[in-house]
Amino acid sequence: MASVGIKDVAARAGVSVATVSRVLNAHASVSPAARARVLDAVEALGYRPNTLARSLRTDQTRTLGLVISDVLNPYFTELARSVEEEARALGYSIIFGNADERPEIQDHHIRTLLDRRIDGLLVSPTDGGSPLVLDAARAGTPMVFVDRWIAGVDVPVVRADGSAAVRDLVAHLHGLGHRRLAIIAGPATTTTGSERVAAFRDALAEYGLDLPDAYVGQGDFQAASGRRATERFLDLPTPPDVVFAADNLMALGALDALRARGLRVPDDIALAAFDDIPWFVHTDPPVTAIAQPTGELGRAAVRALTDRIEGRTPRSVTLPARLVVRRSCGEAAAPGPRTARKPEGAPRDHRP
Amino acid sequence: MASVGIKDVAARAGVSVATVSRVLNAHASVSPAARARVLDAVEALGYRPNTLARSLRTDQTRTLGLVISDVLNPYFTELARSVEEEARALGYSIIFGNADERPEIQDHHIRTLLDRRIDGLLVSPTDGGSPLVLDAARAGTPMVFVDRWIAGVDVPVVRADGSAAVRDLVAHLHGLGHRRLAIIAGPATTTTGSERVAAFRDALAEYGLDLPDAYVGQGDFQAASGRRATERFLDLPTPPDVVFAADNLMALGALDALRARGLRVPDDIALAAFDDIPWFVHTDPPVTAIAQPTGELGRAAVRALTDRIEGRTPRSVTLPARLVVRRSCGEAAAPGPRTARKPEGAPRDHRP
DNA sequence: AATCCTCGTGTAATCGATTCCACGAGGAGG
DNA sequence: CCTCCTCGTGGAATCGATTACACGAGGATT
Repeated sequence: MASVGIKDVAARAGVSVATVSRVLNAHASVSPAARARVLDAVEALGYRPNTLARSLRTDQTRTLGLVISDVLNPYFTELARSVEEEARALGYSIIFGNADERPEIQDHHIRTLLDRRIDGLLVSPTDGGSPLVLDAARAGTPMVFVDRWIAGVDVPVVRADGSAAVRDLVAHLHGLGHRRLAIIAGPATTTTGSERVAAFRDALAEYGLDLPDAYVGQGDFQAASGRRATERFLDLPTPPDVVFAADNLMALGALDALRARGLRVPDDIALAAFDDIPWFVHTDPPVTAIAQPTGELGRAAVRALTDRIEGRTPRSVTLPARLVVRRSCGEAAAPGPRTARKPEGAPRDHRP
Repeated sequence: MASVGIKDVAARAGVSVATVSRVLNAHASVSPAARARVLDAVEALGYRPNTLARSLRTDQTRTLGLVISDVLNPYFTELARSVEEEARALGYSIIFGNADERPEIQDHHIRTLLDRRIDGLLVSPTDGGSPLVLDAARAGTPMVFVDRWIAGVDVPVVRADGSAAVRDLVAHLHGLGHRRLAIIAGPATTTTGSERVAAFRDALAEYGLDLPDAYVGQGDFQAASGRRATERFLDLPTPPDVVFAADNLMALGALDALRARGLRVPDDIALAAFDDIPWFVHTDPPVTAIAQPTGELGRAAVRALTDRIEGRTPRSVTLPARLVVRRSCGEAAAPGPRTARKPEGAPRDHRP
């Protein structure tokens, strides 16, 4: 049970603990003979350094914290995967925290992470300005925001800019003859919650279209809220002819609501979503979505954070999102050969 | 920068570090006056104990490791979520590792976790018998297997038993007139890889049906392999009329392959999957699947592990999976009111 | 009034590493 | 042959907590 420590290695190799530590850390000079004996002892004893002790002494854990808003959301799942991958390549470990879109759980994880003395924190804030996050940032904890961010703190942000893609989407919808466009927004306290609505409204304005309050549903990025918002739209005197969900989970909820009413997409009503995921190829119908360069975002975020940790100057990064047209908004009017649609016969792999 | 330590608290409260530690840990007796002064000091200084130091001394981290096979798989994602939730309720933290179905990455995570001196390990082994896992188990690391397991070690297993549900599935398929049934298996090195094939074969036998080798596709639980296996089936002189994928990702791949060939489900070929996920309600067509009690599994696994850690006797748990019939295998022949199908008009929430 | 508990508290050892400093041996330079 | 470096090495302090042990004060017991 008593796991082997550096002392045991030292004893077996016939050297002091200092020497063992030196060979293990490729430090100063150690004679080839001693080094060999130490290495042998390490091997023979199956010695593994105690990370806790090491970190306590050196004051660095080579560990990064990642707090995401919702693990059940494929977008964040893919983000988490790329973050871990890049971190591992850079010699860091990742500890994840899942906030489940709940600020108090988010704070719980952040506190735990801080208590563990992680070297840096990657956050996609669930709310607009947790005092905990703000304090940590001001206290000097290396931090970078991914996807969502909080204004007013000097923390680099790595995110996708969807405005051009949203404009493309609106153009696409307008071209298909849709005029009454509604959106299911995320919480106004999150940047992605408000920005996507703003981008949508701006794009509509370019086509002389208005975005009435009744056409802005309030969601929370989870499926159930998408369902509720959609039902509300359908109960309106003049329901919209397009519903644009600000994330994939709410789009799923919208699909649920539409199916429950027996409505057909896109014939009765069109649907589009922010965030593209593999499943959207196979839904009935395949859904038109705005795809973020998720893997790139994750990698860039890790690089920014490690830059900050290792004394380099971190840069904020904004990458463009792009529109992926499928069938959920309707076909081009022309009865000829389908043109505007990207062929998806040889679907992309779900693994980069 | 120099974060506040127990010494600073002690100084401010005018007591010794021992007393501070005592109030923080609700230990022995401390006078109300001293306790109050300590608490004030903690508050004023914003003191947070250093987990590293504490764990080093006490030899326990109140942290559990969870190594899952693939984060991109919604099944594991849901499992991870329930595991974390239950662990949090029990006062433990979880550190996740994503093996990406690659044994070497799995081992990397296990090693890292062990180096961190986690109190226990939850593993869903990617391969049949990583020496690392075996050694750790034998060395006394508290461990429990979830979903998949490794034979020959005395480690509790928490999993779902799908055999009854597979039998139900075969009955359903047989009733629909299908006779040529194929399966896309997972790696034979995993228990879920081989067990599901065995259950399928047994169930077929009950109906006097055979499972020829050509109808056993070899997959690796990832989408691309489902696609490849399906293509191979379709190239057979007599292709199967049903494809049963042993997990949801391979089912996705199968759907891809079917769509690429222009085949219609279930008219041209039927499809079923192991693991039910919210998206299966919305695919084209909705897919018939075997649902595991994922949340229950996660919670049971955590309880088994904490039992082991805290000196109680852990129990293995096996929960039944159940068949969820949708449209991907065809409609019941009788033209009367649809009976066998569970109404899904008010779809379940994607959040328990 | 002497003795014995009990209670509250502080001193110091400890966990397992890293690292500063000192020291002895041996080679180079004078 | 003496001095001075350099190199390899060990001793011991340190990181920030927990906790065994000792000790003094005060109340209860006889």
